[in-house]
This record gives sequence, structure tokens and C-alpha cells, in this order.
Amino acid sequence: MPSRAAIRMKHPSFSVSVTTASQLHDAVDRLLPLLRADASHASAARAIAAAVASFRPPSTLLSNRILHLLSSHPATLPDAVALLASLPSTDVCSYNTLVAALGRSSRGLASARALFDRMPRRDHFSWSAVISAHARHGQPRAALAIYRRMLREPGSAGADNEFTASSALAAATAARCARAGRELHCHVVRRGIDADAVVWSALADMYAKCGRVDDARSVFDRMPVRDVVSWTAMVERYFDAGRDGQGFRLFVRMLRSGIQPNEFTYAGVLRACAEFTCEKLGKQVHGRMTKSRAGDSCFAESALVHMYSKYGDMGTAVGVFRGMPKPDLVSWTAMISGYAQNGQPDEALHYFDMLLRSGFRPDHVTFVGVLSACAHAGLVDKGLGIFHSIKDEYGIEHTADHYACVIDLLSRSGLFERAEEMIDTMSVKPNKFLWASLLGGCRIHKNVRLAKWAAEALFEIEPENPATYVTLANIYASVGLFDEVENTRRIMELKRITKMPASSWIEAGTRVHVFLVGDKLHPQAEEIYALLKKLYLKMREEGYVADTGFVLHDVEDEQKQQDIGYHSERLAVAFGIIATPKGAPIKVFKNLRICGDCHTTIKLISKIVQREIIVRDSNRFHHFKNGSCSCRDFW
DNA sequence: TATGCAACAC
Repeated sequence: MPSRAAIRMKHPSFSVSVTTASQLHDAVDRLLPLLRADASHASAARAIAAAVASFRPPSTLLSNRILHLLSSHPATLPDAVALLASLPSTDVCSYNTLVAALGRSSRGLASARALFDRMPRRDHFSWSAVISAHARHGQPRAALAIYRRMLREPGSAGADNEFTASSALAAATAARCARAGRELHCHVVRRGIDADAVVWSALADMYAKCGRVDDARSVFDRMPVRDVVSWTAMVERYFDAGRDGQGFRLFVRMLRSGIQPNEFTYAGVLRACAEFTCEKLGKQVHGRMTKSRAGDSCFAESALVHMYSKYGDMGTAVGVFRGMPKPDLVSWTAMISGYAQNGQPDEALHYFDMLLRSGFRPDHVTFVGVLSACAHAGLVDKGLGIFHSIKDEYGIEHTADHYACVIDLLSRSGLFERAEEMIDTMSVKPNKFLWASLLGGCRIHKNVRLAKWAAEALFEIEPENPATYVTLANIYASVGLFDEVENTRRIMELKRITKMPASSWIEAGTRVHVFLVGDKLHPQAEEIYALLKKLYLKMREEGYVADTGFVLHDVEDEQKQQDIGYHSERLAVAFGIIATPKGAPIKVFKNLRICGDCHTTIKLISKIVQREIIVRDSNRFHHFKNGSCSCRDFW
């Protein structure tokens, strides 16, 4: 006699009417993907679960299916746990499903472990699930210990396969433990489970993330099979190591090998294009992505939004965003941060409002974007209001990054007492961004006392960073404390800290042209210098006087003007005027922060030559147009 | 059940 029950239910997006077991199976199949995507189907799942519970005689198969269904969303996980406890007999599979589901979130980790320990019998599936759960949620050492326990345990020999090995490798990777990784490498070779693409991928990734990119590459080269994951991972690791040339070359080889990049590949390559400012390449990759299915993914498209923001091209960024059928929180956040960095705080706040109206819950990264928009715009009250709402309204704990944004906001606006008070009373440890923000504010407002405090904290955190010394020296120079300037320089020399040379670059034609201060190496150097001279004459007619407070050395004024007159960003801008068509915008990138006098000068140049000039320095964009800058001189 | 995983601030 087959089991029978009558279920009839109607939910907004799910209605079902079943009487037989096979119809019930179908219903579970339909409901599973719905519930996975959306908690609103939880009640439908519970209703089906209740119906199955009343089946007579009880069916183990059906119970397992329901267990599977309830495990597929965090909202119904507790129901799954209760169901498992109520079942008269449970097989390994039911346990496994639940251990894996619990282990997906860090909150469920402890319960997953407890359940795993209670299991009467375990197979490779159970071990693998519990090892990777620990590796994923910050307990990689525990994961490795569980793997070792597995190897010791009698009767678990069959569990030592490619699944458990790759879970253990992921744990070694997360622990950044090359020693454990090497041991695992030997182990898989000895056991002969090294014919699997996933194991090889995990091996290569382990070496790369432990800082041995070349070892990773030699593993990669020896792989018997390479799939899209192995290629993507290897390309990514080159980018992580700052070896962009090798990364891009490997990406091209991947394409030539006929491997179709997926959304992860594209996202990674686009991020690298943004980071290494390869605008032409980025656009080519965009074009290629659009033609492939991977281009429809939110994942890849958010990376596009981010990339165009980093190029200072918010027009294209917003175009990509509007074309997205279903932007997610990351996409929205990318838009907000993009507008913030490009000096359009009103747009950033507008997008924040729209995000809220679309029903998204902002996360801590979203707030970094929103707060930095307020900071760049000097919106003190608005920014402080949002800062407090993070905790009071959204129940998110303030992170050190949030504090850094607010300190940025206060100190840019010269509100040093409030900044000091906040630093003294904040609930988390100030990070380097916070101190760097304070130092930056002190630079604007020439606050020597707090600058010393910030610099000292930075010397503790990152003693090797030349930027701290240079900024501090510039602050001393700006108030005429030249003994202190000399002192700072001496300390730098003593500690053998060398300034990162300032450089600017611009893409023109098929090349990237790089300039250093006073650089005459460019083939068109003569033309560039002649143009600058001509521009300076025009500027002087308009009453411009060089602001020499920004030069580090205490030298004769005339010499200062010489140095400042040929800063790398000016050379690049001048070259841009020569090398790009009349009226076209000029886009320059600089590795350090733009100098104050260059800022003034480029404003004037934008007016004289009637061109939009975009300068992206180490921390934000300046859009110069007709004599003014998008940052409203507030930087 | 295992590998690769987008957005943030100086």
C-alpha cells in the first residue's frame, strides 16, 4: 500500500496539490531552488514537512528529502535539526546533509561539529564537510587536526580521497601553513589521489597563497588537467603578488587554449585592470565579456562598475549598473563608492537612498562608501548622523574603518577637538587608515601637534612607510619648522627608508607614458617643457604665484619653483594636451597624492586649454574643468 | 561533500 496524503496549499509564489509520494518528490524539487533563493518560501517548506510527518507508514526516503529541503536555507535550518532529532532511524546521509548545511555559516559551525561528533558512522562526505566548514570559518588549524584524526581512525581509510584531501588543502591554505601544505602534497602523491583537477588546483593555490607563487606555477604547469578554475586561480595569484604582467600573459594563454572564462575569471581580470590602470585592456575585456554568458552575472558586472569608477568614468559605470537586471548589494555599494571617490557626494548619497528604498540592508562596506562621500564633501552633520545610525538603526557594530572615515571627515573640516575626543573614546583599536586620515587633515590645516601624534602611531604600525615621513616633513615645512624637516629627513636616512619616487602616467595611442619629476627622457620632452613654459606665462598674466609650501626641501624660492614647475603630473598633463585630439578629456594617474600647487595649476590649465582634465591620485579623483575641480578644493 | 569568489577608507 503506497503512502498517501493530501496536501493542498497556496502561497504567493508556490501552490501545490499532491496526493502521492512521487508528486511530493516533484513538489520538493520545485520548491528547493525557490527556498534556496528566498526565505519567503519557508512556510511552504514547513507545510510540506508537516504533511510528510503524518505519512503512514513513515518513509525514510521522503524524510531525507524533506531534511534536504529544510537544510537549504538558514531560516529553516532549525526545523531540519528538530526533524533529524525526531526521526526514529537515521542514516549517514541525513546527518551529512545537515552537517554540511550547518557548516555553511560560521554561526552553525559549533552545531555542525557537535552533530558530526554524535554520528554513529562517518563517510568521506561527513569528514569533508566538517573539515571544510572549519577551514572556511576561521578555524583552519582545527580543520587540519580533524583531517589527521581521520587518518588515524580505524575504518576510515576509504574516506581518505580527493574530497577530503582538497578540503584539508584548503585548510592549510587558510592557515597560510606551507609546511602542512607540503606534507599534504607528499601525502596525495603517495596515496595516488593526485589525478584530480580539484586537488591540483587546491595545491597550486596553497603554494601561491603561502607566498610561493613560483612553486604554484610549477604545480600549475605539471597539472594533468587544467580547468577554468585552475587557470583563474593562477591568474589571480599573479595579480595578488603584484605581478600583473605575468597575470595578463597567463590570461591571454588561457584564452588561446580555448578555455572559456567564467564570471570569476572576468571579475578578477577586471579588478586587476582597475588596480593596474590598464584602461584599454579593461575595455577589451569588457567587450569580450559582453559577448559571453559570463557577462550576465552580477558578480562580473559589479567588477565592471568598480573598474570604470577607478578610471574616473562614472558615465560608463552608471550605464553598466542601469543595464543590470538585478543589481545586488555589492553593485549598489560599488556605485556609491565610485561616486564618493569621483567627487560626486550628492550622487553617492542619492544612490544610498535608492538602495534603502530597494529594500537592501546596507553592510559595513556600504557605510564606508557613504561615509567617505560625506568626508570628501565636508558634510559633517550628515556624516555623523549616518555614523550613529550604523549602530542605532542598522545594528551593525562600528568597525575601525568606520571610525577612520569619521576622523577623516572631522579632521578635513578642522574639527580637531572632536576628532581627538572620538579617538580617545572609540570602542575599537584605531587602524592605520584612521591615523593617516588624521595626518592628512593636519596637513590641510597645518596642525603640528596632532600631526606628531598621528605620525608616531603610524610609525608603530608601519615603520617602513615613507609616506608618513614625507607628509610629516611637509607639515613642518608648511609652518616654517625647517629644523624639524631636516630632522625627519635624517631619521629617514638613518632607517634607510627611501621615498617612493612620484610618478604619473597617461595612456595615449597604444602606449602608457610614464613621467617622473623633471624627467626629460620622453622623446617629446622638448615640446612638453615648451608648452608648460607657455602655459606658465599665461597663468602669471592671470596673477598666479606658485605656492612653495608643498616642497619638502628648505631651499631658495627660485629653486623650489623649478622643482614644483615640473612635477610628474604636470608633465603628463602637458603631454596629454599634445598627444590627444583637441577638446578630448585628458586622464592622468599618479602614484602619490597630487601636490597642492599642481592642483591649482591644473585648474588654471583646464581653463586655458578648455579641456577636462582628470587626475586620479593615490586616494581619489580630481575632475578639473574650466578653472575648478570636482573636489571643490576640499581634499 | 572538495579547488577559483565581485564592492570600502589614507
